[in-house]
Amino acid sequence: MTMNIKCCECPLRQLGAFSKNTPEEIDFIQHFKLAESTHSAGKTIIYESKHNKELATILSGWAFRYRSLPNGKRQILNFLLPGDFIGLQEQMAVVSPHGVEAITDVTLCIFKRDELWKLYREHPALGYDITWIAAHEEHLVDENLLSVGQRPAKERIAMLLLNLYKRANSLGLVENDGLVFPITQQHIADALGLSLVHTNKTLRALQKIGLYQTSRGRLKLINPKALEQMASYYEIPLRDRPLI
Amino acid sequence: MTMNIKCCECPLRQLGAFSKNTPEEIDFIQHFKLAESTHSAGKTIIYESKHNKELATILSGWAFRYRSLPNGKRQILNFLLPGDFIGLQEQMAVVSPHGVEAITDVTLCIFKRDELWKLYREHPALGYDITWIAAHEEHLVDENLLSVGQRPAKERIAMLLLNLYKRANSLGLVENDGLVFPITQQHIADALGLSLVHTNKTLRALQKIGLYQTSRGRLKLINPKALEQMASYYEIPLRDRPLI
DNA sequence: CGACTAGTTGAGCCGATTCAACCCCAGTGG
DNA sequence: CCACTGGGGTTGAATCGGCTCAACTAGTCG
Repeated sequence: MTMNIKCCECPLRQLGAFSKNTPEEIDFIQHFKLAESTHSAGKTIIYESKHNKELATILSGWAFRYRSLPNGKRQILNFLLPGDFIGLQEQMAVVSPHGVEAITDVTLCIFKRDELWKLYREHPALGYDITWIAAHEEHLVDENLLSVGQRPAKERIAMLLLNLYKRANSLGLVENDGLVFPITQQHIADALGLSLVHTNKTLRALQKIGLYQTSRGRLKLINPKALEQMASYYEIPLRDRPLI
Repeated sequence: MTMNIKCCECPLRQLGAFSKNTPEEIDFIQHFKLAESTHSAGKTIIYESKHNKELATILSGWAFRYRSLPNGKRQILNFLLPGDFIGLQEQMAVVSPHGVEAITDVTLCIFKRDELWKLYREHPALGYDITWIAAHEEHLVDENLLSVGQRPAKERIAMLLLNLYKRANSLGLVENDGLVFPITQQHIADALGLSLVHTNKTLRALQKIGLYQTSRGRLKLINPKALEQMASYYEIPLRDRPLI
């Protein structure tokens, strides 16, 4: 449990992807921050149905939220990237309604959960931001539900690749040769409600017609336009994205 | 546009399903309320991709949120019952990311959207409540995504019937002989990512083994335990539910 | 050098889809 | 008053997308 990064020097804030806060707000967030913690790849960060009231923002790394069934099947609800907030649903339930697992090594900014109420009281604008964050995460789940419920496998996968690519891009994670892509085929299968085998075959088919390529754990979209067309991609314009 | 019901006499607040507010908060909500509006069954309340910043709570009636694809397929994201709030996602996007359609005749309490910010500033506890509401709606979508992604048709339908039944029950809509059930098989199909024909056959199969029955638009669960077992139903205990 | 993880590919099967009738009932209008 | 119409529900038949089973490869790590 260390505290290496000051909020006013937060690398995510430099990015331009997030809305600006006043110095007072940054001060408060700094005070709100309890510590940093790291979780290594593959480890569970929050357990399903366990008492857990952790509040945190992902500072670096990839993770996902999931729910699982007694028979072992698991649904990935959405992927979590830097800047994503963890712990809102935990606030409104007695136990955590979902699990969170690290894909890569993950660094979290942990907040003082007892002071969430103070945040709403003293900085209503930040309270508003937290609502924004909750509504935005719901939007991501909505999008995925639309895919899983109504799109065939090819389109689901095209959609997922596009969404992850665009999110990573807005965080400056995309370079010329694509981005570091730590998602396994099993993750994709679990997120899209497909079997691993079918996910593999569909991915290969998309690769074969030259829509994307992977090498050494990097993903590059060769023909994003074709992917967008395949998935009937439609980007919903959002307002300024807050960061807590 | 009338204003028949005072917030302090709101029939939903009498129910015991919602947390109590202070008199000052009720006063504010009363002031926050602009009017009531009614939408008749089958009409669109909010159009997809249209500019719309309406804030409202459902006072009576059933509705649903949905997204649709260019090919005409439609995914119902979640059903909306009295007490559910409409308009949070609209706040964080430029256009509405989803549509809302009335199933029965619906009465809404419309709020002054320009005063949402005032709500956060003057009544941070209500701001906190709105976050709760957003997180809770996300929870509903999570649950449905788990079903659509991982459960076979029979279990999906069992789950949906249980969830709607329990929600209606907490709102006092269930009587001895069941509840008024305005959902068509097409709604169920669209919510669960199933075809209409398969939904019908699965529904009939569940009815045949005596899990539920319908007559004159009323639904009665004959054997809720068996439904729960079939769906691996697990109720996540929630904290006090707010009402704006 | 096993042992384990991630990915790949073929074969056969099954749950869910599409197509196509058909029924019932509540409006509606001549 | 009754024929017509349209929405919701029901059912069988044929098809197919995606599933399971199974076997195999390549890379990595203690």
